[in-house]
Amino acid sequence: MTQEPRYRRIAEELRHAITEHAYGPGGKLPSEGALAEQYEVSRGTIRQALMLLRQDGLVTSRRGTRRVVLDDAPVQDFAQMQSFARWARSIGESPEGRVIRQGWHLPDADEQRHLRGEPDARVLRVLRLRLLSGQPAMLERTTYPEAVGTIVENLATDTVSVTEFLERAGVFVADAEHTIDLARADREDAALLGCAAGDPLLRERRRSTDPAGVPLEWSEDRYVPGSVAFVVHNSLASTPMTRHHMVPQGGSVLWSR
Amino acid sequence: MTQEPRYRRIAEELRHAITEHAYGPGGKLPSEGALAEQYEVSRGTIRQALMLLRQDGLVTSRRGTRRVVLDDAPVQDFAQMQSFARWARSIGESPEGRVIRQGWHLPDADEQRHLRGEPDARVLRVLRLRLLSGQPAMLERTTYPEAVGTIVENLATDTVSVTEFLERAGVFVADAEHTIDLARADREDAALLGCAAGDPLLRERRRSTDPAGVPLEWSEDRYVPGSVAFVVHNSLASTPMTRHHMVPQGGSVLWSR
DNA sequence: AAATCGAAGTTGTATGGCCAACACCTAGTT
DNA sequence: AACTAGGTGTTGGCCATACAACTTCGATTT
Repeated sequence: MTQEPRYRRIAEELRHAITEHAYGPGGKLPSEGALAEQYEVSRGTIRQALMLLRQDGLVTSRRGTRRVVLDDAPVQDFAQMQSFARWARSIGESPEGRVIRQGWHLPDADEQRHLRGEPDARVLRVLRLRLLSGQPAMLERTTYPEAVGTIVENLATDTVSVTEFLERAGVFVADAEHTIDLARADREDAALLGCAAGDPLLRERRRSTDPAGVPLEWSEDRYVPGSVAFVVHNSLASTPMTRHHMVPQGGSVLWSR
Repeated sequence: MTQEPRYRRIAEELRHAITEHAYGPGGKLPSEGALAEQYEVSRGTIRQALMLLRQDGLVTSRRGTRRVVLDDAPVQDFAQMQSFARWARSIGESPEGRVIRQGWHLPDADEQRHLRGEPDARVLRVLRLRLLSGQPAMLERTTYPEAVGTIVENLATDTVSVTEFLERAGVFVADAEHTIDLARADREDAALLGCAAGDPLLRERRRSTDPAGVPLEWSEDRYVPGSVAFVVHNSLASTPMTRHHMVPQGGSVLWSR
């Protein structure tokens, strides 16, 4: 009943120790060999654990020197990035959301390309409004391929987390590509988000696939500016992505957690 | 004189084979064992190579099945993401840029926090305008700590790539954190970018550190909307980030490369 | 005082092996 | 026809070892 592999649990312990400032910041981690002895595992397992921390931007790694603890990095795992609800809860918000409209359609060219569907396969389009602290924060236009749509369509309209529901149904997101740019609010955006038509919005387009590479959703999200920023951390080895909450305060901008 | 480790060179070969559609998309890669035989290395080395491809979103990996080739992913390495000039060249543009203003200052609170500097250490502030196809595309306000600033300050004002120069000087970026959100053009932005004051711009704030975790730069870049979008690919394993060029065309938007 | 050399410590690369977990197909059973 | 059980192929997790490449620091030499 161990479930989680050893190297992940070790990474978790080390991450905790680091965020509790047991070493740094700027401090040096024990050597791989020392950690291996301490945890009674081989050096390879320790290296796997440290690889995870390096990917999260928590520690450096250079040949010849011990690893150095970096300044507190925004640590959020993939699951949190993938799910708006999960992310919101992690920053202490109680997310809300409701379906504005949904229905089956024939896919347009965009949807066919991103969902790799046959032209005659139906897709489910869902328009969902997301709130933070009761305020409209994001509008989500998602298209699901038929297989996923049949699961999603019967959800209650105020379901907070579609992702978590899909996971319980055995649908797991393994891979996603996000494109971030700027868009202008159309009349519908304006009405639902409480801004004016033509106002600039932060747009995130997302395509998610399952572990086998099969497309699971194609979505265009529009965020009210000032409510959210995207944070990407990349090292030579790799890069987790996070969504950050902004708290306007007296003209300047602070970051929560 | 081999220089590059074996697993990297194998990854490079496999990447080539994949983008040449030797297997997919949707096709299955040979098994780790088969590849190990083919390249005459151990399975572990093959696994390291495949790890790189997985991180770039080129292939999946699931216990029990062979790896599957995903649809063409935007492949750009960290070096390209880090350098505007390098990125621009990779999409076939000839980047230009020039320094508008630069000078030594005492760091403000923000700069002290991000550059971890002592309050009395000087910092070099540089305002640089970047062009794509001769058009203003981005305005870059960068602050360098003293050590880096002394190298940068003597550059010709029309140097295309500061990053590449720094690399030749032995300064390497190993780690960066990007925050992407929306900003409004102030009067200076408007004058230099050729837009109106108050116009929305895509903002990227970036903090880069060297392999030891020492801050190398703190920058705020403002992009003219429609010229650039940010692409982040994340899998359960990790996430490279890329910058994408947008080509407006007849009201809709297409993607180059 | 400055430069050179060398030893110790540390991470990176690579090998080889073993078993567990999982996907997939087949043959057999119900 | 549907379901079950098992076998095979494949990737994930973990171990033990060896050497290479690099950093750091102290001692020696210049």
